Amino acid sequence: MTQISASSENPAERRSKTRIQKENETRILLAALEVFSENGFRGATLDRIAATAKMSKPNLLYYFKNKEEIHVALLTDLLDVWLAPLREISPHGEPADEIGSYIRRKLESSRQFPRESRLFANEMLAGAPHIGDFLQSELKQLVDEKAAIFQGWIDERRLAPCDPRHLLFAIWSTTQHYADFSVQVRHVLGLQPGDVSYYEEALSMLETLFLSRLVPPASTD
Amino acid sequence: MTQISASSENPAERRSKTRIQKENETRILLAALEVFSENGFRGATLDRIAATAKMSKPNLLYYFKNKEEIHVALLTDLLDVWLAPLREISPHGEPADEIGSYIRRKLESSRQFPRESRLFANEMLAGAPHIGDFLQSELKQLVDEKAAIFQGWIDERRLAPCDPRHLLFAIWSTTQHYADFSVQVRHVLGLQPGDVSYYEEALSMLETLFLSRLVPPASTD
DNA sequence: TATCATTTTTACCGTTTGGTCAAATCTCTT
DNA sequence: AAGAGATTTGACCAAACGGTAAAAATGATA
Repeated sequence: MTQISASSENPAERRSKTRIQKENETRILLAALEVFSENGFRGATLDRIAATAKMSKPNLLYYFKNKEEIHVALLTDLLDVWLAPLREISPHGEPADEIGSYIRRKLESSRQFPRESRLFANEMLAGAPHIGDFLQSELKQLVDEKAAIFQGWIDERRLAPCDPRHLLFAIWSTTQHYADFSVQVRHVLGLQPGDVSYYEEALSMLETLFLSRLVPPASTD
Repeated sequence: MTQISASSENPAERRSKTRIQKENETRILLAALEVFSENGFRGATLDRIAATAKMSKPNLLYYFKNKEEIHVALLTDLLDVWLAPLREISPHGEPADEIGSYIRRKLESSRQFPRESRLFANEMLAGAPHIGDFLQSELKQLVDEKAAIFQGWIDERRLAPCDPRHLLFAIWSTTQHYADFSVQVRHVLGLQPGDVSYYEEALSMLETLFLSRLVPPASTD
């Protein structure tokens, strides 16, 4: 009797994945992340992804039915990573602690997943054609929720009066900058291509900026 | 006797530009800015640029000899715009005034030239293949010069101890964010596609962040 | 080791892309 | 109005592109 297995010829729709399938999908997604994060969706080519994955193009298309499906798979994984640090913000901690550890989580995320960050940035620059819905619904909802926490702190005079959502923008931009513009950071600091030693200085700067005071009060001399 | 004029058949190399030439080059660069800033160099196509400029592709290539030349022309114009606000920082003013007006100039630049900002961001994400030299030489030099001013203020206790170059990174990222990630900003704030009314709130936030104090000192209750 | 499903490759297809060429048209000056 | 130069166009090209079909090779299992 023949083995009871998936009926579809598409490996993605089969019930359980084989060893080879798991390995190859990982290889493809890793290669695609490299290529998409550098050149964006339109600038990336299947030939380059296949070459990076050391695989023939038809073989690549055996695992993902087209270019878009690879991109969607990457973005889906990405969004969880992107939201995770934000979810952890708690209304019960001290403002300085909560904001401080959020900055540390976000900066750590930039250090660990710079290509994911650039993938996201590329999608934004292109006008968010694939994740517009996510931004409007899931992200907006979570931001509103966390902004309400900040607003509570402001009302209690534990945080300076400011627009909480813009405070989040400031944290996002400063932390993601170190991943998205790492070339610029390295060139300006005079570092070698692979060198990411600037992350410690970066954290120090951001803690000064967000948690302490940058410009002292004007003296009354 | 024939008119003494340019010998070359390439309009770009002629001595003086005709009316039509000036008009068309402007139209092309404007269209190219639109397309390159959305999709990056590799993601942009001459067909789309030509269509956006309402011009046939061969006609477009009559004014610029290839895709790269258009891109270079845009980047060259861009770099001046990009550096201008930084050049104005003076060692003679008050730290708060100098930093404050630099932030205002940078934010105004984001509002006025969002596509230029995205063009720059795309180039960074791609690894700065075309302007790596600029970053290493001109930009680095100017940053070193301005960082020395900041360091002077730090030594005089007029600015909190921090790495001046990272302070610049923080200003760049927060201000450019409003151009580069405007889609996200609008989606999160629930604004319409063309609406850029958030720039006033943005300035207010950045002034609080950089010039005032975000988190009050811990109370000693 | 025979069998069947899975995986990989080879050869290909139609379209898009960057770019060329020569002819046709337009514009400006005399 | 005519000539010269500037501009525009249509037809075209080779390479790169996203993707397909079918056969060949490999792997798992009985």
